[in-house]
Amino acid sequence: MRDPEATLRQHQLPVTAQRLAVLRAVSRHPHATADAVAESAREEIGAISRQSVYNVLNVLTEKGIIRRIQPADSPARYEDRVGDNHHHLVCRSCGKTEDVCCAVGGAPCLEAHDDHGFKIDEAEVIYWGLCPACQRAGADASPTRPISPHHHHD
Amino acid sequence: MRDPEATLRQHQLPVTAQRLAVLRAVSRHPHATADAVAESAREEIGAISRQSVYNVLNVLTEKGIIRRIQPADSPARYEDRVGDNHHHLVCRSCGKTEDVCCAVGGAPCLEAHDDHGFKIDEAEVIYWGLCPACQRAGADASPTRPISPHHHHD
DNA sequence: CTCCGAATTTTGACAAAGTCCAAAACTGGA
DNA sequence: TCCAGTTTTGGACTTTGTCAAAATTCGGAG
Repeated sequence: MRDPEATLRQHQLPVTAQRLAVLRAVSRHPHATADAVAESAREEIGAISRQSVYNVLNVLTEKGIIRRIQPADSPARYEDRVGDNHHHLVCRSCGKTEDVCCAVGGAPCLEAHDDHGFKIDEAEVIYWGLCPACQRAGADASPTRPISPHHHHD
Repeated sequence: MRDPEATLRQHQLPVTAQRLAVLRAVSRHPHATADAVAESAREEIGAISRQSVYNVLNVLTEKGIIRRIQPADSPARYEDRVGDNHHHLVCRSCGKTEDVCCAVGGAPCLEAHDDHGFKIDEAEVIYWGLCPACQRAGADASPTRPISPHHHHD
């Protein structure tokens, strides 16, 4: 993120130490959880309450300054990179998350065959798999998150 | 589901009243939450513990008899329909969920442009929008689930 | 038919991730 | 400087789900 302070002001948000710290933490650690953001923010400004971290993450998300992603079996994660319709690749074993650009182009994957009358505004894609490290580790070493049981291909 | 009892036996699962009730509940109410399944199962057999509902849902999911889906801001939901690689359409306002067949064909949407070395085994797609009823209601009438704050288009 | 042992179910405590709320601390403008 | 509106904080609370141990049930052996 170029200038966190300017970004906040652009969105009519009073600049506070907490907001800056949270915004910078998200910027430094893409896909971090609220907890990780809190930790990182504390390293920067010494202390910040859990509630403030959530407050700030929520307001930043509402304003579209950051994006929240919520993969199954994982607490919400936040990222800096917004407005470019990218998707995610998540490791079933350790939760490691990578960005991947839309597989089908600009945003055509936004079209379902039958929309059931819904007004669709977003197509969210998550690729599930095993990251290189977990593949090497046999996918069993220190699994932060167990292999999702709902997956199978008969 | 054709024959819940036979299905259980096929998967080496002893047939119990609880398992039948849960399986039938999922069958009758696609995309129901664990809570809804419990309610429905209770209507059928009078009583079942919360833990048993989870036990059964978990074992059925592991066996691939049902599928678990976990949209953001919603408890897990379960469905009968497995093995056909379909996706979901979820209402941001009320949580209503519909099945949609894979937008790109058999399973080609399983291919990300850059897999970052991951071994991908599933591409999960969720279309977010407003269901017909919530569109009519102005998307503000009795929202079971508030509009997800992380969504916006400036 | 009765009893045993394993699997299942129940009960109740516990855990993680967030939210709600009221009080305290700031902030910036007049 | 002081006020009014925001922010931040701390703590209780909620939701969704899991853990562990006790109780129950079930099918087969005797």
